[in-house]
Amino acid sequence: MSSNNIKPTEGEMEILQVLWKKGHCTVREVHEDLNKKDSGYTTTLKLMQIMHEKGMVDRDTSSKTHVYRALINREKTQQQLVNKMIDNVFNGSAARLVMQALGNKTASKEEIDLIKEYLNKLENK
Amino acid sequence: MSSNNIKPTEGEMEILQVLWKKGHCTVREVHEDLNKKDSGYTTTLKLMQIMHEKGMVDRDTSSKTHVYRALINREKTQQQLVNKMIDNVFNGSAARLVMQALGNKTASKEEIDLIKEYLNKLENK
DNA sequence: TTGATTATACGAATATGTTCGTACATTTGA
DNA sequence: TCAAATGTACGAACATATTCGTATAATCAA
Repeated sequence: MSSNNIKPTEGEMEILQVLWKKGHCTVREVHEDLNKKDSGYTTTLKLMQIMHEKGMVDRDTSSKTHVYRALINREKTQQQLVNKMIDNVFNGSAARLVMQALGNKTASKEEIDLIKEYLNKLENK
Repeated sequence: MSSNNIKPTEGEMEILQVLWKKGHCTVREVHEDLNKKDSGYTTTLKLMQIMHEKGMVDRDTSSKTHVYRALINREKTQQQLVNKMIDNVFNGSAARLVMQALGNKTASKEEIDLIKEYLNKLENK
């Protein structure tokens, strides 16, 4: 229950994506990976500082340029957000969420096959 | 593009759930269905008034007690929120979201069967 | 009829998230 | 060396969501 009852905001999620992908990052690296033309460097910096206060990320301050890494777990965080959405948007039905996600243009043929495979594995337990 | 580029907040979603379920509701009905002990009647009222301003709901004010109904479409709204989550939380992969949702305790055997059926229907197109 | 109940309207307080300006320190390169 | 570039810290402005208090009107019941 300790480290992981955190609900990242939208901005925080974007940063976490980068950290999860790259492992270790400076603020500048994150900012450039996001390349948002609509917000400045200090905005990203501030967000990451806040994330540090919240315990979402750790940072190495031994050199001038600090190096950040995610402290919260990717899968746990995703699970938490999915659960919240199932509850809040789909009245508790995971199946409904899944179908909505699949009925969606972003679900390609390959993805659907992946899911079938996964379902079979689930059933063999 | 007109009526449906709206992102309901968490509180608004809770109210929409009730409206979608029941069709027509007074503020009191919604408030009691939610039965949140942590917030008062006027809070629900205010939220619904704001939703009206935003065009999410319509209301019949012909009698003293107004009767509300959802104006935005359930599936479209769900789709929008799911798409957003796929993007924001799962790096664009619907399959990942689906698996995360299924690996979850709330996905029962029956739900999984439902999904398989749905997948088969999807493939026969 | 008239006091209690129930409703809406609305302003304001509070909380949270996002954005930026600016001060100041460190590093770099001409 | 010393000016430019790059970095952090931090306060403040701004936006949005949530919550409640209170005024006021309508309805109900004894």
